[in-house]
Amino acid sequence: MPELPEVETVRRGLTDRLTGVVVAEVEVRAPRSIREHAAGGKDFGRRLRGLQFPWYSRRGKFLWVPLAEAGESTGEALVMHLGMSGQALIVPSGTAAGRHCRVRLAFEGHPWELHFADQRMFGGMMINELVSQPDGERIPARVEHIARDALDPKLDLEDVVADLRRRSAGIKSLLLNQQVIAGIGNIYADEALWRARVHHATPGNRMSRVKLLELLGAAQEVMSEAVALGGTSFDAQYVDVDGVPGWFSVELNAYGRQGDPCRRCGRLIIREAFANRSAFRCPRCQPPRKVG
DNA sequence: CATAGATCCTGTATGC
DNA sequence: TGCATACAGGATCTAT
Repeated sequence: MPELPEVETVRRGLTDRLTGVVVAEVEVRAPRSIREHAAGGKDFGRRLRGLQFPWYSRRGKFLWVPLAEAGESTGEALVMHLGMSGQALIVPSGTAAGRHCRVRLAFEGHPWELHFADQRMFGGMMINELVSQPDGERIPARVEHIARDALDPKLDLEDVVADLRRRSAGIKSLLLNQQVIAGIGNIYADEALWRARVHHATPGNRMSRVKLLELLGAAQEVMSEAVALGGTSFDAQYVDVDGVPGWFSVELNAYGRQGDPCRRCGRLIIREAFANRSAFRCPRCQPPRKVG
């Protein structure tokens, strides 16, 4: 569910409210939510207890906090992915676990605790070693295969364009491919395509460099605007760390607007099947690419 | 290697 | 009301 702007909103909330805390207690209510930890939920908690959360990082939809002990990095991080329905909720200490609370973290001498809630359980947490990148950054090993973040200042748009122009897949599939550019999901892909007036099935290798730069610029623009509004809450699933929905849904031009008039030309937005989900577009502004 | 499709899971909305 | 079906913001594995 959450895409870059929603995960970034969560990251900022964690930074504001849970920087420097030391883990006191961990309760794993759903072992499935702990990924790649053969030793089990109890061991997961034991490994975290006493460790400090100095700051929060993100790449695409992956969020992590490096782990520290007495001010020194342990060389590992706690990695979190919200999947389709994950929530990182900061609640007063002692708050009863909600129906979908899968993991609970309490902190030493701190009046707030962190509840990881996840209805569909496609999300999860794991402890993962940090590895150095060529540019000097240290990121979790399980995030290494993810491309640079769409809003990372170090992102080289020309590199991304060159990659896109080498591929035959439809442009929306490519935008959603986190190994090409990280952070774009189904909502913001459709919004970027609407802004740049591009049909989702246009093969990457049939698009011009200029058009691709325009499309990537639109994606960055729409996600930046969404971050400023705390993300998109299309239904009750996405909320920030305080359980508050984001306001970007009122700004959506394509996603979820089937049957509503295009805000540019008035034609009705349509919904089409796309990769086990949906693609929304304006039939006039975003016509299929002509063959031949 | 690149791509398309199936799959993991729970909950809600819709239609008959 | 009951039941069946479709659909939901994602990542990953498999088959081709």
